[in-house]
Amino acid sequence: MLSKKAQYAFRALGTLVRADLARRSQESDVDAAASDTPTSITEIVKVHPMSTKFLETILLDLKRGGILGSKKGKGGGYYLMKHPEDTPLAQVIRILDGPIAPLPCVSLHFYERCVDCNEAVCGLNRLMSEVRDANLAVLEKRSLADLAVDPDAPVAKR
Amino acid sequence: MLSKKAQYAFRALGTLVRADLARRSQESDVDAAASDTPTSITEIVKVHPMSTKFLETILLDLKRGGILGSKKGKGGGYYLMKHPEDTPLAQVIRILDGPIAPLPCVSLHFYERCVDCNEAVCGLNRLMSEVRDANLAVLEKRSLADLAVDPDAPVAKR
DNA sequence: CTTTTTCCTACCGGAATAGTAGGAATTTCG
DNA sequence: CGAAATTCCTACTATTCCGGTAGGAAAAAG
Repeated sequence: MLSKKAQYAFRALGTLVRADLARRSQESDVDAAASDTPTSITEIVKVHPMSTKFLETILLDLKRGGILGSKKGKGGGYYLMKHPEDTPLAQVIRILDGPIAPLPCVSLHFYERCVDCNEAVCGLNRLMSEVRDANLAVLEKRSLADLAVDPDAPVAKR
Repeated sequence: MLSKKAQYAFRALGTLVRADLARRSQESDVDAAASDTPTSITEIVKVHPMSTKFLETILLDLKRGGILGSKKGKGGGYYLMKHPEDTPLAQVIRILDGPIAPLPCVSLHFYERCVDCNEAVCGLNRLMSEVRDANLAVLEKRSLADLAVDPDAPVAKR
């Protein structure tokens, strides 16, 4: 199960993605940088009611993880560092919840040897590797872009 | 990540499956029931070093979950209630760790409505359903039988 | 009637989760 | 410049969960 942190992160990222797409559709300024129109924590909380302070720590994590950039001071806030399609969901989960694999001994990014078990012949190891791969097939393919289904827009362009 | 409980459960189930297969290969008595040759906690701990008391609670859970049967008293112990192929790994995990789904709102067996979110249009809901399905594709297909790779037998029949 | 086993209830310490508090640093704008 | 708005940082806290322990009751075998 995803932690609250990860859940809130995905909600917040949803609105950041929408802001990103909105900015890109403004053809007026071709050189517009994401950092020109950041979204503040306050704005995000307005859309998704949650503890401001808690969201703060989450966005900081995402920043340290390289997913978000930020701008301080008045008019500041957070913005995506890359195109939404270029940040897979797996990356978000790893930053906030750690390993995706069901066992440390089959984790790609957080590997730890398991005691009392020969991995080469361990049946569980083999099966859980399968589970991990099934997960990653989805979580590495799906990206932030897939989060941004606009809930209030059955019709395009509102 | 699987809890220690689930990990220990799989180890213990591994030896119970081997015991089950060994019994079945004894053609001598066709009507031999699994309850005739149960495996005691003490025996399991001999194979997989762990806290006896802790394993006790785990096996009790598996019994209440319908996976194991037991026999009390001298010569007693635990045994599988069904053929190993008929107990999917998903069932074991649900008993010991609860939901397999990454979010309560996409869980089949432990569903809980999520607040502040319209499931019909929630992007995260849709994506996490995909993850759940990917997991279940493996965990419902794979069974206890797949655990019983004999670690010491590169050659068949020893 | 003793031994061996499962079964039951309760407890317990440490770690992780889900936050909270308070302020420092930076930027914008009047 | 100075005030307001924002991110950034460190530390603290309350509750829950995880992993495990303790002690004995109940049942079965011999």
